[in-house]
Amino acid sequence: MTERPKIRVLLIDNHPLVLDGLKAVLETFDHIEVAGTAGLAQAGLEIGRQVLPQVVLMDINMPKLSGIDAIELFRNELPQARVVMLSMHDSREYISSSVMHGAAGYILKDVSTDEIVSAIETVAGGGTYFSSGVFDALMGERAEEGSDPLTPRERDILGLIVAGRSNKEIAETLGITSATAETHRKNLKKKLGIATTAGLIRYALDHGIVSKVG
Amino acid sequence: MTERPKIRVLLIDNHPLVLDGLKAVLETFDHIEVAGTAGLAQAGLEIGRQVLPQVVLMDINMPKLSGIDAIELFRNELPQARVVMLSMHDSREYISSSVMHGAAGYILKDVSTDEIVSAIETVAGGGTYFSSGVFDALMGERAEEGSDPLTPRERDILGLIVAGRSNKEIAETLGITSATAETHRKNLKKKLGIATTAGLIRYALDHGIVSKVG
DNA sequence: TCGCGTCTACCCAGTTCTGGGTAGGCCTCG
DNA sequence: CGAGGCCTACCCAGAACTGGGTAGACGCGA
Repeated sequence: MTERPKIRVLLIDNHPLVLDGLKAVLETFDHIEVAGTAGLAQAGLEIGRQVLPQVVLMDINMPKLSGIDAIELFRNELPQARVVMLSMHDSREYISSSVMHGAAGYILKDVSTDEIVSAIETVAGGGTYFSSGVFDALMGERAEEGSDPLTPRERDILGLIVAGRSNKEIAETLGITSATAETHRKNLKKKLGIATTAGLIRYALDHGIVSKVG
Repeated sequence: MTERPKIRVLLIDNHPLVLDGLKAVLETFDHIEVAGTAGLAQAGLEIGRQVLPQVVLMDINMPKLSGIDAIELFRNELPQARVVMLSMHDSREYISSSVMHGAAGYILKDVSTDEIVSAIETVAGGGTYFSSGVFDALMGERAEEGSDPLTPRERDILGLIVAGRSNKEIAETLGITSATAETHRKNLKKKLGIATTAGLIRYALDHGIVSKVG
């Protein structure tokens, strides 16, 4: 790799600790320049217009304007900038949302500094970067298309979850113990990469698992 | 009211305690005859075919086949029978579901015996009976049509609930405390007569509160 | 027959939600 | 100015969910 200008990076995260830490770490690398930092997506956009970063490292969870929504704004206003999402969560939902909104990368906050640097280098070079667990989630999603991977019993449980039943009610309805209902619920979440009940419900509605309560 | 045959009532409830208690109480009334009892909706249908009840008093929460789903079966197979739902819950969802499926009444399990007897008499006479809180819920629903009654802030919270955020995450996102997020969530449920997160999500999707996460 | 998937069931500790409250500050409308 | 709605925030105790496990029973297919 020939000597060339530093990679200009804009950091956006509403946790000052993360922001400062990241900045300090990244600045130990000669080929990376932290061109600006912001605590909110809107502020990040403002600063971005001034500093014209090549890479935007943005937290996915932020007050007012979520990182995911902000991706599109960045792509509209700063088309040369490539956006990498930073997230605590490896939920498939966040990941695929990010990708569909145009993120060039998605890395988990618990990865090593080296990996973050790699991500910055890669996306600055026009590539995309996804940390390992993230890649798995995307692969899983692709495999999922066409047929959903749920067992019949899991579909039963999912249907009842959508109907708003608690584990206990599900257990009663199906004639099993609530412990088993819990296990099924856990397996559903694990299998689908969805952490929340809300996500399960949307998954079910999207995939026609449930006919809709009438 | 002239002397006439007893009102034939079929009781369906998967809690033997409720079933027996109800039976014992109802049989102290001369003009009511408990023609049969069942612990499951299917069994209730079987027995119903034999005893031809005028009134079916059915629990709304039952294993295998929910009371709500069973209403239609009764209306198809035993059109002369009028179905009254018995429920622990005054949730608007249950109530309107019941009504839409053709229930002739909806009473809460915590009402007095007299009220249950009144309900039986009323529906046997061709009327409909809804216990007080239930009626409120239906009225509320009617008023709700056309415009939803949520404040802007409540819509914010609802949107985030649909996105699967916890109270804590909602609080972070909106820059409020989780206690406040909880309050909003509680108010939403109370206002909409929806007890579960699942119900809130379906409400939001139905009413276009949220654009859908993409 | 062995392995694998499925369904069932339980353990634990920690976190979150639930469903009752109360209450102060702000703004708007009459 | 007073009432009422809205947003905020907190109290509490009990219920429910979460996310790690492990494990037995059953059936199906290699």
